[in-house]
Amino acid sequence: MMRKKPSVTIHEIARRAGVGVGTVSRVLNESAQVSPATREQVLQVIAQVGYRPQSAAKMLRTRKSHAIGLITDEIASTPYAVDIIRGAQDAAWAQGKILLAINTNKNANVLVTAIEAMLDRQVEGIIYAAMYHQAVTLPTSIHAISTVLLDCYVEDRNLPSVVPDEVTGGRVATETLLQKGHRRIGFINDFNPIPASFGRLAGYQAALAAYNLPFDPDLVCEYPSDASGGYQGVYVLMQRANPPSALFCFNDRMAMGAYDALRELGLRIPHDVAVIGFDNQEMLAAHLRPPLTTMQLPHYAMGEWAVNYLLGATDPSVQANPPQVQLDCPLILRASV
Amino acid sequence: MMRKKPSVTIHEIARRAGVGVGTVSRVLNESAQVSPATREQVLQVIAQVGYRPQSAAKMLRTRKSHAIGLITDEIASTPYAVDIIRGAQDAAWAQGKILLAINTNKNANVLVTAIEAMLDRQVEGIIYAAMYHQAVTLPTSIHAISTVLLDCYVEDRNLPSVVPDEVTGGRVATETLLQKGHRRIGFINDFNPIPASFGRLAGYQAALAAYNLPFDPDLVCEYPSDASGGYQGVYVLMQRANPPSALFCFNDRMAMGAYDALRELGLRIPHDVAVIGFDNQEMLAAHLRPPLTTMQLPHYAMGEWAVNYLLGATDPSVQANPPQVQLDCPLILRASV
DNA sequence: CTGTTAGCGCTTTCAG
DNA sequence: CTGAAAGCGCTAACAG
Repeated sequence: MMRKKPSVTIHEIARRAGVGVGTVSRVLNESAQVSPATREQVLQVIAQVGYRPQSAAKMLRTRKSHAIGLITDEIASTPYAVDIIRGAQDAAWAQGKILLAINTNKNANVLVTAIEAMLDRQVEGIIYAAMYHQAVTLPTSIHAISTVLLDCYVEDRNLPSVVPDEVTGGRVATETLLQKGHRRIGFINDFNPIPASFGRLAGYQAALAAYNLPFDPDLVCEYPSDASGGYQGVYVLMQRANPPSALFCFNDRMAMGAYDALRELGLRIPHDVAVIGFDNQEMLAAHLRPPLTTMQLPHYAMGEWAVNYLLGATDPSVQANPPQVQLDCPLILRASV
Repeated sequence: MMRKKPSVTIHEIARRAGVGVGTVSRVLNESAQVSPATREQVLQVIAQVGYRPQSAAKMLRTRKSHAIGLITDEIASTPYAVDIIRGAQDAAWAQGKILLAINTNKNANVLVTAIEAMLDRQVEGIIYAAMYHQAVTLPTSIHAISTVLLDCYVEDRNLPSVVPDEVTGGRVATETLLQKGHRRIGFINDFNPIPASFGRLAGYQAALAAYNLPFDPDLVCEYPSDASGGYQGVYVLMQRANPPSALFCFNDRMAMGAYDALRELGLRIPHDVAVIGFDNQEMLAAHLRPPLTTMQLPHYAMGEWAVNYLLGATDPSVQANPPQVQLDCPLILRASV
């Protein structure tokens, strides 16, 4: 049917065009050092033969792979990964780079091998992306190349990192409720001790403080961060002596469970109780009834930031103090508040 | 802080080990042609120096990239992409291959360039993945390399393809309801004329036929495949003269909307009306109340199949008639039926 | 402007 | 078993 192309080389092109290989290389690389005439001539032959440069050879010579590695700790069932990949992909493509992707499935050995594979392939940098904001520890081999941590960080902060600004996110979420006039705001938090739960709680408290409202521990509870957790949270919080008129849920899944409980309790959203989530899982948030107001996690932006940083940060002075960037979580206003 | 490693070559390690470069290469490639003594000797030096082979050079020599390209038409907000990537990734990794990922964002020019980029990089094959089952048309340059179409196909079927078995999926979904004793089963279909809507409807009808039940057009309706579509569908179907006792929804999002409408109508699931979805969007299906029974789309399996096919199908005779594979959609039993 | 030449780092005969 | 040598396809001086 179709034969494997005999792999035309630059020499063949040169021969056919009656020029030297150097010239061909020059037109290939858009070097201005070529007369329009020969240039056209060569281009002609190239098109005719359907020549394609072989990146391996070029790479060997120039030592530039034009590739950047993306290592994910796990591609969870959450849709977060796609946004990270999209962001990284778009930014990479815009700069003529290609993405090498490896998923470690949280296996430490795979991680080590993955780093080696990328080193061997001379990637121009590695992005190590976690599926939720957390501290990580990486093999030392990672230091052989410029790396940026996405949605994670190392305890000693000696690697550049980009994560969501959980505190501000929590504050904005709470303030959104405050601005609607709510003064008793419940917070159904994740019970896991992670940056997201700490940060959002801190933001919640900061918002209260900004409004000169006391922090009432009776208004916050902690559960597993899924629908059932949100469901339980509502029953607990709404049964307090002085129940909240608004609910800040740690994430959209919990908000989904909260919706169910609220409905069972005969409470309407947002009329009786306003609710705001976190994460903006489109699939969920936009389709709940009523559509859920929530905070968007900046996955796309983090992916973008990571490759741009990698491609720009060649300045060794920067490495002395790796940036620890926090990106904003935009408020997505819908009908639940 | 950390210097760029001077890039040790095979020559350097040959010198240090007091052997020829050929020997080093041989131990690197596990060639049996080396005496255990020298072998050990060389390995020692390699470990000591922290030598890493340079894949570009090896690639240039051997013409094997050990890479396979994954082109996605768009990484939608659906979580499907992650499963495809995971499946492909796991299969590739198992065979020592690495994934090159490019997302075209549905841009035809990007697609052409993407294919070229992968060709230049000598990938061993390309997977072109769509985000939902559909017919596609690809640039002819794709024929320069072995390709497999994932969740899509070309009209003339001259490229291998792997897609979900929509018909069987629709049939199993319907039979699941039939087996529960339901005899009037509503089908809320997607109003888009796509393989999924045609196939699932065909499956629905086949199941009815197998039970000797007449096909009643009054029992099927078509809407946009989101929550609001499912919501509308319920109102329409349940108001018919002889309403259904079970609902087969085109997808989980529609089922989610159906839940809301059913609840408004005071109908309990599955007691009053059973409902089954399609897609198994974990995030949704598992967390609805009650958890939704649904059919799983085989994204992971398709990703796996695609790379395994690519890595195995070098036989030119196969290319004469490219396989058009359909993978099963497993039934995910939960509490809604 | 353009041809020639010397490798990039690695594998693979080809002789020992 | 193991050196030596010849490139893989391309770029980057270096002379014209």
